[in-house]
Amino acid sequence: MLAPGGRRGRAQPMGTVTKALQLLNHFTLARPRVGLSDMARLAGVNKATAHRLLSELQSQGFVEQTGAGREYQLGPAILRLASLREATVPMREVAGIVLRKLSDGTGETAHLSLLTGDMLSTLAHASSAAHGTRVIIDDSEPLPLHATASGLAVLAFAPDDVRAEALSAPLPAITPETLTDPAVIRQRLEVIRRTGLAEATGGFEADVHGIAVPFFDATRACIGALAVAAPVTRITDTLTARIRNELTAAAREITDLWGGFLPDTVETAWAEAG
Amino acid sequence: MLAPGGRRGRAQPMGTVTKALQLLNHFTLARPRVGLSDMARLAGVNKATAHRLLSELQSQGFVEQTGAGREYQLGPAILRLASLREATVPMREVAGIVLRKLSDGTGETAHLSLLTGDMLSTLAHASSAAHGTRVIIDDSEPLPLHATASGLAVLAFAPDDVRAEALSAPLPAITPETLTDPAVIRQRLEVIRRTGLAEATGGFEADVHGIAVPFFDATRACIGALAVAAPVTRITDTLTARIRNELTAAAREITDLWGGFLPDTVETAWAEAG
DNA sequence: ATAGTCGGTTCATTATTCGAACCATTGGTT
DNA sequence: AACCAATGGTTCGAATAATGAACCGACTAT
Repeated sequence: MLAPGGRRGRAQPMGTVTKALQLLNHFTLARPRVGLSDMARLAGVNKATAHRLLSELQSQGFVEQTGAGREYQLGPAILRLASLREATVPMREVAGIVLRKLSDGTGETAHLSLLTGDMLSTLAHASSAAHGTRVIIDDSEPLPLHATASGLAVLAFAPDDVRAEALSAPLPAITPETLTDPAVIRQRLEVIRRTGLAEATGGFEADVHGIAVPFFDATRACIGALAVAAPVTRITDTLTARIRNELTAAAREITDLWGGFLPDTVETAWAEAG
Repeated sequence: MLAPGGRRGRAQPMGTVTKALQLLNHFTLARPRVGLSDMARLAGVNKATAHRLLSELQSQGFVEQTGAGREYQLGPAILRLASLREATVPMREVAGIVLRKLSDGTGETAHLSLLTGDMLSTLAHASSAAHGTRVIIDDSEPLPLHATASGLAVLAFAPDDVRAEALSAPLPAITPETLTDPAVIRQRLEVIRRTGLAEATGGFEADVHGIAVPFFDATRACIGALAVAAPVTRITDTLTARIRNELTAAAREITDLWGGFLPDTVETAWAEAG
C-alpha cells in the first residue's frame, strides 16, 4: 500500500537520531501519552522501528512508560537537562525582562519564540494587565511556521532549505483563515523581507492579530521572532504603530543582549519604517 | 557473526540514538560549552561520529553552537519539552509539597531524585531555615549511584542489570571517603535491602551525611529515592531516628500520590524499624 | 616554517537499522 | 464460545546508515 498523499520531500537522508528525536514532538498537551502503534502511525515509521527508538529514548530517561496501558510519555531526564540549560544559558531570564517591558509598553501579550529544528517553540511570554481580555500563550505548544506572524517572520529570513521544507508539506488549515497556499505565502514573505515586520490575523487562533519581527544570532542567521499578539477588536492604526516601534526596539535589545547582529537589510527596513 | 577479541560485559550493543543522547550528559555546570574534539574525547568516539551526532542533535534544537569558537551547548528544544513534561506530568510540583514537609519536619535539606537511564537526577529539593548552615543541592548535577545515600538506595532495589552496569565501570572516588570497591558496596546493598534505608557519609561531598529511602512505581520497580542530607556535625542518634521516620512516611506518601506500590519486603522492613 | 591545535569532511568497510510477518494479550461483538 | 480487530512486543534476512582513518584549511604558538 502506498503512502497517502504522495511522497515526502526527502531532501536529506535523515539519520536515526533525528527520527528518534522527532518522536518526542508527537507528545502534546492534548495527547500527553501515546501508545506504540499510535506513535508508529504518527511518525510514519514501522512499529518495530518505533519500538526500538522508544526503547532507546526510554533507556536514557527521555520517555517513560505509564504503568497502565504501557503508553509512553515524556521522561524526567528532560527536566534535568532543561535545568542545566537554563543555569548555563539563561536566555529565558533575559527574555523575560525584555518581554515584560514590551507587554507593559503595548498593553498586550508579548512572546519570544525560537526556531528549534523545523518548529518554532516559545521560550517565554509576558502579558499586560491593561485589559480584561488578553491573548493567552502556552509555552509548550509549538507554533506553525506558516500560520503565525512569528512563523512568517522567521520563514522570511530563514535559510532557503528551511523555507523550502516548511512550505513543501501540505499546509494544514488551523483556522478557516489560515493561509495554506505556498505561492500566496511566498508573496507575503517578500513583503516581510522588505519591511522587516510580519503581521497575521486569525491564522492560528481566531480573533487574534499578531505582529512579529525576526531576530538574529552572531552569524546574522535568523534564530527566532519576537511578537505581540492582541485581540483583533483592539487593533487600530495607532496601536499597530506603537507595537511596531516597541517591537523593533525590543528586537534590537535582545539581539544585542545575546550577542547577535542585525543584517543590513533589516536594519535599513526598520530605519525607513521607523 | 561473532567479533573476535575480548569484549566488554556489554549486554546490549548500544544503539546510535543512545550514543547521541549520552553526549548531552557531558555538558555540566562546570563545562557548559564543549568543543567538537573535546566531546569526541569525553565520549570516547571518533571525531567524525561526534560531529554527525552533534549535527543531528543541533538540527532538532537539542544543542546549538555559540557564535565564537563554534563550541556546542545545550539547545532550546529541551526547554519546550521540559515545559510540556511538567504541564502533563506534574511530578515536580507534587514532589515539592512532600519535600517542603520533609525539610520542615527534619530541619534539614531534603531532595528527591529519579533514576534516568544510568544516572540519578534530582527532580526537586527543599531546605529548611532552621539552621545557619545547610546542605546545598543543585538540581542539574547528576548524583553518582555508588557515592550517595540516594544512589545506594536505588542500587539496592534496582534490577540486576542496572546494578551490574553501575558497579562494573571503575568507580571514581569523588572524595577520599568514597567507597570504590564493588564488593564492599554490594555488602552494604545487602544491608540496605534488609532495612529499606540507606546511609552514607562524605562519599560525595565531604562533611555531608545522607539518609535515603527508595520509592517505587506501579509495577513495584524502584524509580528513585527520597533523601535528607545534613552536615555531619549535626548528626545525632535522635536526629537520624526522626529523619528515618519522616523519610519513610514521605516515601509512602509520594509512592501513593504517584500511583506506585511498595514491595512487601520494603513494607515489612520499614514496619520493623518503625 | 614548523608543529600542534581546532572544526569539519571524505569514503570504503561493515555493523546497524529496517520492516514484513509473526507472537501473545486484550476487549468488544456476535 | 468463537471470532475479530485491536494492542504491545519480537524475529531475522536484506538493505541501509553508521563508522573511523586519513585528510583539509584555518589558526596559534614557537
